[in-house]
Amino acid sequence: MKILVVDDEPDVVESVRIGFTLHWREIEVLGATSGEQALDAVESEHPDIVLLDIGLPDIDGFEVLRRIRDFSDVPVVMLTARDDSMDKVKGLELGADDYVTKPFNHLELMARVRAVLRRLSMPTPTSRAPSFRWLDLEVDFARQEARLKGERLELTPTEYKLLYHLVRNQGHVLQHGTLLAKVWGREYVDEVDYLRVYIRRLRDKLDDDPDNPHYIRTERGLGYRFLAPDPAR
Amino acid sequence: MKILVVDDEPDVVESVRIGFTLHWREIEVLGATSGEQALDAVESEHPDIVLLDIGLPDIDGFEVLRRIRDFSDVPVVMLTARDDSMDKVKGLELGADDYVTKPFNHLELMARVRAVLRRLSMPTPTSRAPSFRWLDLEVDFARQEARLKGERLELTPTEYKLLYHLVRNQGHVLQHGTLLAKVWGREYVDEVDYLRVYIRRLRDKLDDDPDNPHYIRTERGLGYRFLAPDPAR
DNA sequence: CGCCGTGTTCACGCGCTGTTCACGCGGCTT
DNA sequence: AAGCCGCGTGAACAGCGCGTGAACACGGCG
Repeated sequence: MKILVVDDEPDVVESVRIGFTLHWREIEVLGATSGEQALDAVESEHPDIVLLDIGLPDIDGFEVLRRIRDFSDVPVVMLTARDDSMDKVKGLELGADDYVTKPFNHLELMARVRAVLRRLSMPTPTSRAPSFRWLDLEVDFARQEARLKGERLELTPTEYKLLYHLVRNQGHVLQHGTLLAKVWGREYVDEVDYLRVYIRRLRDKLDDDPDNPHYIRTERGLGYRFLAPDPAR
Repeated sequence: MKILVVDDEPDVVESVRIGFTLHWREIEVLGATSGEQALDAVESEHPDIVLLDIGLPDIDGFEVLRRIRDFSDVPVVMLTARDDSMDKVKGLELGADDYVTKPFNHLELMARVRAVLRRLSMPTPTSRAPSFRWLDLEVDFARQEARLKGERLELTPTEYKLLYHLVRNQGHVLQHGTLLAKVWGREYVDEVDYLRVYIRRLRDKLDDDPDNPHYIRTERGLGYRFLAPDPAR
């Protein structure tokens, strides 16, 4: 288990580290004291969960969360000084998983962390295998595979990742930079070549015609969009 | 995090710079001592927030704010020597986000800045933007597309941007310069040709007759106005 | 050691889109 | 009434975004 604690006060990081290591064996506690550090750490260390303070020196905690969500689905628990319910709403809408007000005691914090991890690790055997269907395409998130007319598609890991993010944001434009960050990492934001090549390979395998697309539409000058049922009706 | 401080007194800029860099790591403080400099800096540097003095050598601070609002939604905190509530009203009506009277101490200033940033960090990224409907037209802000009678309109990015700003200000006249600044940037304020061409293309796609418009009305000598249901009746 | 799958890089060409310009009409000014 | 200005209209041009095809590097595996 690997936890990333983000707080501009090194003392907070230390105290969390001590608290966790005392009560939870086989845990690794990473620390970051700025937004940039946090983003780098999330990308390079792949922590299992992030505890994220809102008041950071460089980038606002909400912004950090938003940028994390550009390339990672790691669970995030927001930490904040005040019990501001507006903040809670903001955080949760941005994709936070829980919210803890400072000062907190470690037992409560650990309980929340465990709760979040438990909630997310639920294999969801009966509840919902969130596979996605649209026309002839079916994406099985649990198995990490896609089928076209029931036929399994042989996708490379990168191709699947690209399809996955497109599908998860169906109906919305994904801008070039966003897509590149999600699939290849934050430092690939300008490598538009990759997108051209991989979008093409995906369309080939999906049997999708760029001029009359059923799945992936090009948004010239912007990015790509996975088509969705018309919300107007 | 990038802050632009605008004040004709370089000392004020310096003192703010020192105050912020001491208490807030990973922050970049830009300075401007005139209104023109400020406008250029906002457009070229894209600061996260602007601290704007009212008394400037060339252009009045309120005027600077107005011009900034012609092409940018960057949060602005007004600085002023006097505690004049009229000024406050004026500033806020022009789109300022907060108001600090000089002399200020840095802790208060930083608190205000943080508050503004926190308050604004929510609305943009994931907020559920309501789609706009009027007659046969529907503009879906979240999906970045427009539909006419349920049929998707094929708009270029520029066309969409133009329509977007017109719709967002429905019922109000958008002057030529304002529209040009919002869509193309501040240095295009005099390129009225662009407007003529793009308004025409938009009207074509909207199936709108200039002589009997249902959507975009020409305000001769002024600009354009997106029609809105008359609230008077 | 050689083959194959995958990621990475590049060049080419078409069509879209932004940009520019000329013309004519209609209303307003003088 | 004449002329001017603002606007609509049509069209032409050029640059760029994107699709396309292909070649190469690299690592894993037989």
